[in-house]
Amino acid sequence: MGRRKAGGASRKEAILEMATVFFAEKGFRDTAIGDIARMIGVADGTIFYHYKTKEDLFVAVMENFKEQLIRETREYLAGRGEVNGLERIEGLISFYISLAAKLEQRFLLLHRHYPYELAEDNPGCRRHLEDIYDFFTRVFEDAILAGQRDDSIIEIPAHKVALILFTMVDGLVRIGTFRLYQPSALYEELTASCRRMLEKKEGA
Amino acid sequence: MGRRKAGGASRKEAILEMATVFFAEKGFRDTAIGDIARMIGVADGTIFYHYKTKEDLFVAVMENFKEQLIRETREYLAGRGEVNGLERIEGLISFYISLAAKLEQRFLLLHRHYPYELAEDNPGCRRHLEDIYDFFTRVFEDAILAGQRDDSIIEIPAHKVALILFTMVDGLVRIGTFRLYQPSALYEELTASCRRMLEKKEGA
DNA sequence: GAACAAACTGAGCGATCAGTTAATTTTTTA
DNA sequence: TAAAAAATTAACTGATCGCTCAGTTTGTTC
Repeated sequence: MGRRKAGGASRKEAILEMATVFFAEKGFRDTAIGDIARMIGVADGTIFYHYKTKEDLFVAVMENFKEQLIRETREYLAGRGEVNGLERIEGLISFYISLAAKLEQRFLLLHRHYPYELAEDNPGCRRHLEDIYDFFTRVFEDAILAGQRDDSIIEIPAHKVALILFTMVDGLVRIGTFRLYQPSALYEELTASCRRMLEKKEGA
Repeated sequence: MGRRKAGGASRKEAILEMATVFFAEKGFRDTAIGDIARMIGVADGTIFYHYKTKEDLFVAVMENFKEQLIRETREYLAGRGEVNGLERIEGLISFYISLAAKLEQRFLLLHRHYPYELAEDNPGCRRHLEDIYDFFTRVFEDAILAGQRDDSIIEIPAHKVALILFTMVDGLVRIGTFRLYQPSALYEELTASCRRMLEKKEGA
């Protein structure tokens, strides 16, 4: 059986966590397996015992991050009060921005280009990326459809507009990490813009 | 003076062009100076004669790309017909999408994360990135202000909305390169959404 | 306490690559 | 045309890094 450290976390979990930090912060190529190993006081070989290659380790990191994203979003959706579709959209945008702020470092995993390159010939990696995008697009789409049912949102192609909305908010978060401006400073105007884009006026 | 190749381009220009292709296609770290050199039939040392370091070469590539982006956009703006502000916005979105399609490979220079990391401690690189974002934001902003003067666009904070619009269209282009969907397939709905976001209704 | 399997180690191999150097060739200048 | 300057080359250096592997340690099962 595997040895357990004091904290209760297995070596394998510790490796995955530290790899997440390094891959997000420095990227795949600029992360040396030796750096990860030294940081958690483990031999290089230990990492290769648990993960066959550096690439496999990266894919495991992506899978773990995907699961975290979906879990946290599901928790938000579950704890959300009774509101109409348009308000759900506004809540989602606000939630995504705050999630990206909370997990700023880890979001680099999505905003670097490497994962998308790897996805081209690594089915596991592609799968995780598609899962993430499909999940968020569906969450936005569901809110639009609900809004069309409760008459808060106009008749538009729900899937396409969901894609546009998610792209917009994710793009804003991404460019926000470049420190060219604060994404939160645009938040007010962003929700106002989305409302104009979606809102159904009275007496339609 | 340097030897000239048949085409008339100097070695230095050839190096810059080939470096652009490699840095865009494979990224900074995964591009070996030796690859660039071999591709144009030049010794490694020749590259270091013209550009002191690999990083300097990269910054030169960014500068060159910046100039191309601004030049091509200025040409579009100059050749554009007389239209109102809202139509100018729609034209700009269409132009940006087609420019990104035409220069798909080179746009990776903007959509990779490395340049933004380098910008943190390389003033030259930061300068070029800021120039690019400032330029496009201003172009969108000018169109919004024009639209507010000719009553085609409602009263909104022009700079902030310009940032949102540019982020949205650039984000769409970026995610389009992941092959998860075709950005042109969203074009119709994108312009319709922007119109709803900006358009001033009759009789205000 | 013997036998076994899982977890772990770290030295070392082979390959890659940015940058250097010294010698050579080409071009410019006077 | 000869000296000076610029451009180019091939060979080399030193450092990095992914991965392997032969062997060791640890925990479990009879």
